[in-house]
Amino acid sequence: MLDLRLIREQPQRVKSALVALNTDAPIDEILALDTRRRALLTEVEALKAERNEGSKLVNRTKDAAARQPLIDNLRGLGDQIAHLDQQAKAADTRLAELLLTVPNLPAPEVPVGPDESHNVVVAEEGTKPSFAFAPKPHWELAEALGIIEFERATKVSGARFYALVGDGARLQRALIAWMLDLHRERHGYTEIAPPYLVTEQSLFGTGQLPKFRDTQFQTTAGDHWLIPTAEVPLTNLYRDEILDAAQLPIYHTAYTACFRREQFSGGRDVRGIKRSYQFDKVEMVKFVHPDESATEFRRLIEEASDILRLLGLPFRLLQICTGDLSFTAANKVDLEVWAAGAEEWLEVSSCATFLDFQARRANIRFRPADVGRPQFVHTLNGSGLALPRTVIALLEHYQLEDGTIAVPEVLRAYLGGQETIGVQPPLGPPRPPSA
RNA sequence: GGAGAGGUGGCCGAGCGGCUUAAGGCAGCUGUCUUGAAAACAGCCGAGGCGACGAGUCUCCGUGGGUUCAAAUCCCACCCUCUCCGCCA
Repeated sequence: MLDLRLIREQPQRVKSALVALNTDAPIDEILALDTRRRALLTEVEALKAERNEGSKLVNRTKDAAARQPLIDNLRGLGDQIAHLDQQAKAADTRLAELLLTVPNLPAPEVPVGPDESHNVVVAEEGTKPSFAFAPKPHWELAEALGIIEFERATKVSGARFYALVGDGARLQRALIAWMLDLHRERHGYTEIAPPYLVTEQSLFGTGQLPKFRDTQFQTTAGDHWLIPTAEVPLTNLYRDEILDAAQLPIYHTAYTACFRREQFSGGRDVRGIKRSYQFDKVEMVKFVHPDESATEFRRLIEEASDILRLLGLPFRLLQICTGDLSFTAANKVDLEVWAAGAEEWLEVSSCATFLDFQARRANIRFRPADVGRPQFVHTLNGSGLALPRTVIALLEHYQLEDGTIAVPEVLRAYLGGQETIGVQPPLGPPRPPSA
């Protein structure tokens, strides 16, 4: 949420930002409502002051006969106040609704561009592997090894689901444990195991609602929603709180499953595990002092990059342009890993700084050391990393000629020292004993 | 899900129609004292809106309605927490 004061005082700046974002928001309606609301408030508050004075006078007037006309007079005032209050509240409610639909403004350093074709590759690390054989895409490798089960998972849950099997499941679990340990030990994060079901209010807090209702899963019993990312429960952990300046920065990392209903991706990436309604992810979230958020943003990108460096996977950083910026982000850099089999770059992390946009929605503040008013914190988050695509890149990068997979050094301890992933025993009911 | 108790400022906790400008305490800040600190003492110390982040004024005691000239206080609904019971991984 933007500061209403900013919209009021610099409407042109906001409008031109919307042009750069290639989107629209009802700025003029907001300005009109704001003017109307303030006029109503001035009026009704004067009446309330009058009523408060009158009520005090009633209380001081002990004589019943003198008292009654005062009360009669105030009763009329009360009706006027109720009427104006109602109007002011209606304006206020509508204004708050509209304000929630205005996206964050892009940071000045974000390149202007209409869509994702104008994103900029700003760095590339690592070397793409060269194979002495024809490398395979992960779905072929996985099928041959028996580490991913597609058909049975579809039977269980429908399209866009899969199940990891045997060493496939263990590999993902190893990655999760290793990533969490890395963030905790090397990057100073506190690990959280948050709820996967959240209230609607939490989704408003981080900005998924009201705009992206269609891409969320909502429960039919009760009013819970499945989280699309751990960002939601982690950020809302401090909703409506005033933190001490000394508590900042706060770093949290969490592993969760994530649930996303991508309405318009039907038919895209149907093979493999690149896209599904449920996937696992390790997330990093930061709550920082506004003065530190630029530094923390760079650090966040480094922390996500560390994962890929240590796994030995080639990757690149993509600076997102204005037209491709998400609703809540002021700046965003994606990490893309090289999938050596399918030969494509896969987004495995999205690192974003929201400045005070989310904090304002979720009302997360801190008390500055120099005894001022509470201020909004800055929030940042990034994937560290999304599991399915990391698994894809790993399988394709470390595939050997015989179709088995070499386990990267850093993960071996998490797999009981195992150095390769080979063919798994077949799934299915036990064979009947041969007669 | 059932029964009971309760939700008050950063924290604890009183108040149960107008004397509340929400007592008192803790934490915090400032000052006195001290080489410094601690202790003691004195003062300050919730959030938000409107307004020029002035004067002033309004709102906020879980949330939303209602009664009243006037609501933290009375009424209704809901949410949450705790205790016990039921169910359950």
